Amino acid sequence: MSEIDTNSWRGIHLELLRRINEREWPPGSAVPNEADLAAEFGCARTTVNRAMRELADAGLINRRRKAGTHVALHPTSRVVLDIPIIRLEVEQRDAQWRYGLLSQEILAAPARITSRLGLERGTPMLHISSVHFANSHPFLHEDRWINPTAVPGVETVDFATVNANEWLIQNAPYTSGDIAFSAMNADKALAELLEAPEGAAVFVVDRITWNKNEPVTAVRLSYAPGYRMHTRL
Amino acid sequence: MSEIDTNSWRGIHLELLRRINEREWPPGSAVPNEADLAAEFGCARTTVNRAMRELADAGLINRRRKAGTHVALHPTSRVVLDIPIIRLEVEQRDAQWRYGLLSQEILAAPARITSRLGLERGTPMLHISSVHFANSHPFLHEDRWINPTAVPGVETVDFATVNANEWLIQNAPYTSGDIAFSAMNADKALAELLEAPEGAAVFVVDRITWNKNEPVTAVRLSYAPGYRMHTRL
DNA sequence: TAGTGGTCTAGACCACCCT
DNA sequence: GGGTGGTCTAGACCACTAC
Repeated sequence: MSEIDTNSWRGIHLELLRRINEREWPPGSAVPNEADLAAEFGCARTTVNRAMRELADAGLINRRRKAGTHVALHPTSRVVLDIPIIRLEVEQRDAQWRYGLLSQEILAAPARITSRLGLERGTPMLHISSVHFANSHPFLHEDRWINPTAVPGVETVDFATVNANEWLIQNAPYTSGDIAFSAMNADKALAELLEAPEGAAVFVVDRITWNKNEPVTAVRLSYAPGYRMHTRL
Repeated sequence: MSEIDTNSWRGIHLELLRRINEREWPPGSAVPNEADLAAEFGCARTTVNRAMRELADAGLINRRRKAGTHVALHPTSRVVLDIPIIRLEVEQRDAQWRYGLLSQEILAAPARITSRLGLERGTPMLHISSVHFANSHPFLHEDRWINPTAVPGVETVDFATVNANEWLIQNAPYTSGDIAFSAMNADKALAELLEAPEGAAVFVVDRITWNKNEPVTAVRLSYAPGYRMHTRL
């Protein structure tokens, strides 16, 4: 009915979205095949395919050859989080970023790190502890372990002048990774670093990256209380 | 050199990824244009376009007409989170799911809700408080406000037998939304509900959805301590 | 203004997999 | 076996925007 519908890829995408949202095609029901839709819209099948692929990527429909396309029964919402460099994250909040190195040394890595990375227990690794500030207030604590084998030359970097977060992104590519978000009570040491009361709820990001099955780095970011990670659906 | 490289869309995607990862094309550098790459790979420009679009979606390259394609300077890692129905989330952990309704009543919504939804202060809304259990242990507390105007018939639903999380997904479509993750200390009431000590760090998801600019629901999910939200990079 | 990516087409072949 | 989605092609026009 609506004449606003151009026969562009985006137009078709919106129209299909509408039919799903308004239960014209209820959850679980079959969607016409690409050829039929192309005929209905008077466009090439490729165009319909593009629109449908977008819906499939968003988890709204399921597609299988021969079985056809069906509206998802439980449309799990798919959220995309952009995790920028910490400096940019601070600056995006219109705050001034500052960085302070607490320690940088080669240590035998504790078991909780080596086991998750699949390294020998006690493997020597570069440990870096630092704090990022926003307008002179602690923003987060960065606790990082780097596998020197995977990042040649890292031992010679002075992480007092360059922050590890940024240096690694520029110099240590990764092919896969693993990320987890959780909440923790700040222990005494962390509370002091974040200038927060002991026991305060802290938003924690744990992240591990590999480069072709070789572990690169494991990092824990502990955000100062009040931090919110936000995005659109 | 590697002969594994078919001239499929995926093959090209991998090859471009390799050139970026191995700094053959360093951060900030210009990438050849689609026509040239198509000539190099001996394929249609469309195929190159598909591969490049994938890289752009992942945030690894930036593309602008006329300016061309460049390797991203600060490859912000893009994380995709699938947020399923709570029942499924519990069952995926091989736990038995159970649900308990605490209260369901029409109330004048507090300002912190109405202001975020863009509703008049004191608008009557349906408030639902409930707990989801995993193996008889509290899994999360669901604190939800529903705009009855946007969801006709919601007043007549008995949310003791159907849980709001699932019912809404099936019956209240949304076109856009807003989601935030944070950490909070459990107050006394929440701590009791979650069978956790007062002050325990709790992982919190705040979520608001709209249907064509009409607010549908605002919900806060407070997970029992120890919860981790996990995904791959 | 001209180079570049964005998109559409009509046709084709194929992989997958339900029946 | 056959229907369906996945993908590739060669060509075309256009929108955007750096220059």
